[in-house]
Amino acid sequence: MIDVRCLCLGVLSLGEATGYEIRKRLKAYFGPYQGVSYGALYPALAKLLASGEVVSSEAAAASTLEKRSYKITEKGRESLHSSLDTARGQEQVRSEFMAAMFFADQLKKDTLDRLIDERLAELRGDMAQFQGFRGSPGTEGQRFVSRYGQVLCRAAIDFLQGEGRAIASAIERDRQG
Amino acid sequence: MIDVRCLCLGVLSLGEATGYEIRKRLKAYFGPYQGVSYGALYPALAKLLASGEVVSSEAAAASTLEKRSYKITEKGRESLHSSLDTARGQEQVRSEFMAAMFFADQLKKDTLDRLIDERLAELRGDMAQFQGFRGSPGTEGQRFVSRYGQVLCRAAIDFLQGEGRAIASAIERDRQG
DNA sequence: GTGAACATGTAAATTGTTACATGATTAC
DNA sequence: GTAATCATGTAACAATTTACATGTTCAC
Repeated sequence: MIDVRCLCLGVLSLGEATGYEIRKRLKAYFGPYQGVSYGALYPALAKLLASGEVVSSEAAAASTLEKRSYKITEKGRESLHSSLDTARGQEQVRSEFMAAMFFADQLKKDTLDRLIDERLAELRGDMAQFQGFRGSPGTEGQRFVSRYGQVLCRAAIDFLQGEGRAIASAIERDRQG
Repeated sequence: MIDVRCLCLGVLSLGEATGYEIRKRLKAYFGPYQGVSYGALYPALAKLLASGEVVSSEAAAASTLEKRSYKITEKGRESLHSSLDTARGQEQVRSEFMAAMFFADQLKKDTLDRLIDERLAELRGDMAQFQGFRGSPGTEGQRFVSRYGQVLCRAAIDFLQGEGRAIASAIERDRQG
């Protein structure tokens, strides 16, 4: 299973980073496909530290609010690989967009248009993000995710601009006719 | 915001149903894009009943374990429409697949192949589900979701079968070379 | 000097899943 | 009669988000 701890280990396997940087990198790597809030991130890092899967620059003492850089340990690397090996090819989607569009016939025209515009705006943003780290050297795995993300965004954008918009128009016509 | 309560109201806006049926219909309509467990569903229905947004066949008394059919009220319909009007064009994805593939270079060959196979199997299942209710009469909104789902599945399947598989092979070659 | 971005962390509240407990109905 | 599917619900548990509290560093 890939959980927050595993994601942290994954990011750290590519180089040391602070908690703040881990979050930023996750965003850059996965765009909308994996997000963590600080409320999930820091407790996860604390556990990893306690179990010896990572070490921190300001290890002992040096209480709170001190910038601390985390580094993965050999134990952490083993733990990461064992998590990765048990990972499943799953994807959980919770689409507010789809849920709302399903009831498109009960939607106001403004809302219908706004929903499609919002989705398109987000998709274009995601697209840019995935293209962004395509250039950097990176691993084949990174390239895979970047391309996969772009392909999915592209498909969604094309659909919404073409057929999707047409269906929205059809609903309009039905309502008036 | 589209939450469990709103989804229930949405399903009930198309006809009355039991809790069990609501869950099944959500699955049929949205495939993997919206799921609810009974532990979330029944408490939500209880709240809707208490607030008068739905009524149940065995309204009063008739304690537990009695089959009860839920029907949306006028108040429920208003509530649904106001929820739909404030819906955002968002999509939250939590992709274990992408997270694992990102670290593909650190993956065993078996795992890499398995991940892609699993993802393909799921996508084909989703595809079949979306195609399934395409035939039924349904609303334009239903048609939209069905088509959108199919387009996204198709894009993902094509990518994984072609370029995706190729990248996986490239990783193999790199490791040996 | 001031606003933006960097940086860490906690606690309450929300939310949902999983497992459990129970029983009816239908098809073989 | 028995297995599968239909059917309702609760309670413990897990996970995460949101809001809060605090402070630093850097560019303009």
